[in-house]
Amino acid sequence: MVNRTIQDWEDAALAAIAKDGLASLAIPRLARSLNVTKGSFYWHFASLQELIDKSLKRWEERDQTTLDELRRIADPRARLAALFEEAMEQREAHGLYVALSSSTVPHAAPVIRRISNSRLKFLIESYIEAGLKRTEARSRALLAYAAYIGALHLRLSKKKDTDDFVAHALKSLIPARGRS
Amino acid sequence: MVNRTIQDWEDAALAAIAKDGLASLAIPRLARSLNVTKGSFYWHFASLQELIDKSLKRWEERDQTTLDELRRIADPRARLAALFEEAMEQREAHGLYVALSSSTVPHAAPVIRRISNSRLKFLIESYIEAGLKRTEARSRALLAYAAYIGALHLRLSKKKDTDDFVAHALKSLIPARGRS
DNA sequence: ACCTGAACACCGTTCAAGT
DNA sequence: ACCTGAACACCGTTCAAGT
Repeated sequence: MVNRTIQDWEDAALAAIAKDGLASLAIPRLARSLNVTKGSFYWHFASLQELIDKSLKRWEERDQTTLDELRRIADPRARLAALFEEAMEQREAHGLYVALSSSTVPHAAPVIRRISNSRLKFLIESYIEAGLKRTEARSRALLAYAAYIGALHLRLSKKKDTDDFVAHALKSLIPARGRS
Repeated sequence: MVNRTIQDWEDAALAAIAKDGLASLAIPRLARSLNVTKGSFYWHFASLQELIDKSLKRWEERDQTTLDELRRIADPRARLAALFEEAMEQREAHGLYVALSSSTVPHAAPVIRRISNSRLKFLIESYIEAGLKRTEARSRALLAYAAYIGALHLRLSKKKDTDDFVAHALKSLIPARGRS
């Protein structure tokens, strides 16, 4: 079998974190899943922390890509609706956010903060485009983002609850059609 | 010095989790902070898991007490406002929720679910008392609770953001005075 | 260039032995 | 009844040695 690459280790790490949480991230386990010994790990990375750092970076880039794709939607109301739907539908992909947001791993906090700020900015800009004043847009964005994070953590189990949540969020958090 | 009690170990564990996260919970560290050796731990508990279980139970009881106190507020709108304020003000005490809600520790999920259900029920009942229909009360409670959880995770750092958040949540998530 | 295998410190758990 | 101290398996990290 061909040798393992840095990306192989990162992918295995992100998959393990999203699936079983950060605590499950063990070098011997990762090594076994890649059919090498744990000693091999230290040729690619200086430490477990470095693996985590690089995996976090990769995750951050993926989030940027998602937002950039959503930004292609011209109508701000439709864009907000698409963001809310994405938040509810891609719940598996958001396992990473849930697993890392409360972690005390060094360097996780800044990444979480950057992703939060990036998504908040996305919301504020969309609300302003939709006709809200800056302060009102900011307040509503905070509320909407908190609801978004909270919904991820709630892992709404019943499909009906999820549908209710999205419907209600769309209604009460997306402004009425342009008042301009 | 007198011998350690089960409660001493539980208190030390909850404090450690709230302060540095679940990963920091190590028996030797706890033992040192209590001035005993780690071997002593196993006279009180069968395993680390049992310590966690008992600590979770204790935490759950504390949450019930908080809700019961809030229930003494007769006016549902004032009660909802008090809950939202408590969520924002007691952020330190909620470090436990943040630290545990995304954990994959066995037995943590059921406790989180019971606490969530308990708080959701509290919200739904308050909204119904405030004049909303059952389905509308349920949808709004879901949104409000998601915002509540999300706000905890966001750890809104700036005081102004927190104030904005509470003001806006109160305005958009608490129904207008009784329509009956 | 990439991997193995042995070594060491640390944590979870057990248990015989102390008081 | 409560605690100590040694023991063992497992993980993070290092490093000399292999190919």
